[in-house]
Amino acid sequence: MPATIRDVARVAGVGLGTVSRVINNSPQVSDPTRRRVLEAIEALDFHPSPIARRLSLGKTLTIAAIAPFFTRPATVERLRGVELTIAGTEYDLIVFSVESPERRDATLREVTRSQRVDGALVISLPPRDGELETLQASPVPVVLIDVNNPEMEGFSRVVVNDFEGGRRATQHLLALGHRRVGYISDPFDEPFLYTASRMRFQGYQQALQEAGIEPAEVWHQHGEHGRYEAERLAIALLSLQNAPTAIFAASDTQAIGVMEAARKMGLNVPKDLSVVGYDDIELAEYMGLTTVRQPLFESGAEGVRLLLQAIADRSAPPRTVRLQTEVIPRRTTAQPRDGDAP
Amino acid sequence: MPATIRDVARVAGVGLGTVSRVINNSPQVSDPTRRRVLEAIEALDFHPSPIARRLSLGKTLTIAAIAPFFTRPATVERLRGVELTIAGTEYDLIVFSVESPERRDATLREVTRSQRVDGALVISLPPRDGELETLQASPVPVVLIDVNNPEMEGFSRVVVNDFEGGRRATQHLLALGHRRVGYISDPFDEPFLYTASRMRFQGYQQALQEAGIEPAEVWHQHGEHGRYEAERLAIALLSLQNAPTAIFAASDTQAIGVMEAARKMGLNVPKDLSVVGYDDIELAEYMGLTTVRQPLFESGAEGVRLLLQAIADRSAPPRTVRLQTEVIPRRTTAQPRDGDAP
DNA sequence: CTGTTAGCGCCTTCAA
DNA sequence: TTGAAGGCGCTAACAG
Repeated sequence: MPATIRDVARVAGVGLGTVSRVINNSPQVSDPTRRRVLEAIEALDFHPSPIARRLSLGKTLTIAAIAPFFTRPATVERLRGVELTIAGTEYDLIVFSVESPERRDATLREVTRSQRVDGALVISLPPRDGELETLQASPVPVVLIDVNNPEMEGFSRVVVNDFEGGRRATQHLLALGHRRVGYISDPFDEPFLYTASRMRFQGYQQALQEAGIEPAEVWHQHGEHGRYEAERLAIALLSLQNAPTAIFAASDTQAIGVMEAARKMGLNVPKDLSVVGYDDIELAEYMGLTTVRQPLFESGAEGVRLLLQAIADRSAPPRTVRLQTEVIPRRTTAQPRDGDAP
Repeated sequence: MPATIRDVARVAGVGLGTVSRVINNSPQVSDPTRRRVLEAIEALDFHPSPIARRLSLGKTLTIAAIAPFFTRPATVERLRGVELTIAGTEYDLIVFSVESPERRDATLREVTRSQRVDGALVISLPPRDGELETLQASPVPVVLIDVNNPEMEGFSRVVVNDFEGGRRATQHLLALGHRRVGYISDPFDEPFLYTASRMRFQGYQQALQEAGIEPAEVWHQHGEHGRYEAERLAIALLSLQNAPTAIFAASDTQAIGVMEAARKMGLNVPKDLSVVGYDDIELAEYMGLTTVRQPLFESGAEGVRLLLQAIADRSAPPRTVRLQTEVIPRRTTAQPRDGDAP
């Protein structure tokens, strides 16, 4: 049986309130008394029960992270930022990996109930119909990481400047001399979806227009997220007459599909085709993929900070932290083989 | 303020003991009473406080997973198995990502203290000096996943049959006609380290000997785990006169280093060099890497089951679950270019 | 400064 | 079958 605060009090010959004060570093304990208590604690190898503490404090000292753990490698890096940041606090982190819509709803509802956790981090999960209400009604603070939908203003969020990211990626290609640049992404016409693809697209358009190029509609291909679908889309794109000499993919995973398409079509990357991804997942470095890096680890860390603040001050207005992107040039981008003069 | 059991009792017009019985599905409640209580619960949107429940029960209803989250991609897949299996139970999962030796020790000690969690899963962390004692003295049950050291017998564990895995990988190469097969791994001469590499090596040796081949000492190169070190080792190996025509690497990460070495040396894989990895991380599929798959997800799931059993019955003897491996042939292995006749 | 007391919300006897 | 009471270990308010 582990020692309790009462045992310590008895051994130290003090009341148990005093022991509590010592544990919580209350200044109002005399030095000699404190020493006696400390000795007793040491002697008994006493550690306060976190659960009793929580019940008494009326706090769970726990925060939840809800994320699609494994569908996107980037999420893991975000979680790492979350975990390491939380490790320095008195909070525990409990994680929920949501992979199915049912679990997603259930988890969200359970977590946003009070008594369960003191706050929740929702990572890379664009809200679906009805969830917005769940979140807004949540008695526990929620911070969104990598959820960039306009509907989500009003929540504290950590987002990346996707418009700027798309613009920078495209500018990188333009600077190399490309004039026909394709864009492959998830679809973005549904109201409640991941809007990153759309923002990146707008940045892409903007960059082209700034360079005096009117983006052709066929240059934009979209389909379900994933390597194979992206491969299919790239083949379509590259089969056009006057096909793009460069493709910007809305994620590294999709960029990999693009490269696979090039391989199958006998196109050399980067000589025949330049490819830029987005995310800078670990795989990207190995493959030498030029990509747009977003501060993944930092996004998790920042999310924790926002959440802790929100917990400390419930009435504080929501804040948005917007992180910047950076193009990482590697081996998949180069000048186009043929000049592309008008 | 969320409703408490007392509110429910008042609304239902019963004593609060009865409400508790209903919550816990005690059979000794009459149907009409149960119905009234259920209605009150519904009306008040009552959810029992997990914390109060834990304090009263004297259980934390929480289990900890300690793992080097991100240094090995395989770990993430194991965690996924852990998370999904736990999700079906009343337990919470709290995770600790240990990346430094200090945190490692601190976490282990904290977690193995009672009051903190009901059980702990230690994943892919070979014990270091002194930790064995910490673990053995642990009042909370501990299950080891992917910790195959002989010193760890006595603990419940989920391990993979690494000897057999090494043997199968090598047999695959032998069946293709290779006679000179190299092996690249972490070092395995320290007493307290990850023994998987050694077991795989023994399987490798066994397979060669069964084929009437005496493995040359120089065929085995070892160094710190990682892609770049493996690349260095592979270059050394391939620079030998009478260099191996195939290399078996103790992990996919290292196999990638080997392939990078081949690329730099102008060797075609698999025509000039066959490569086999180990783990079947996601990257392996993309790269077409022939590898030895171990049931990662399943190892996590199985670990949870073992732990839950151990929690339910503290006096049960430790059990070892040994999972099997499987060679996944892909595009990095083929017949050697030149016959290798004696 | 320090001891005592009253909860925190729930579970579990013990009686009735 | 049900109500009431005691206790889980700790914190905080109140006396002294």
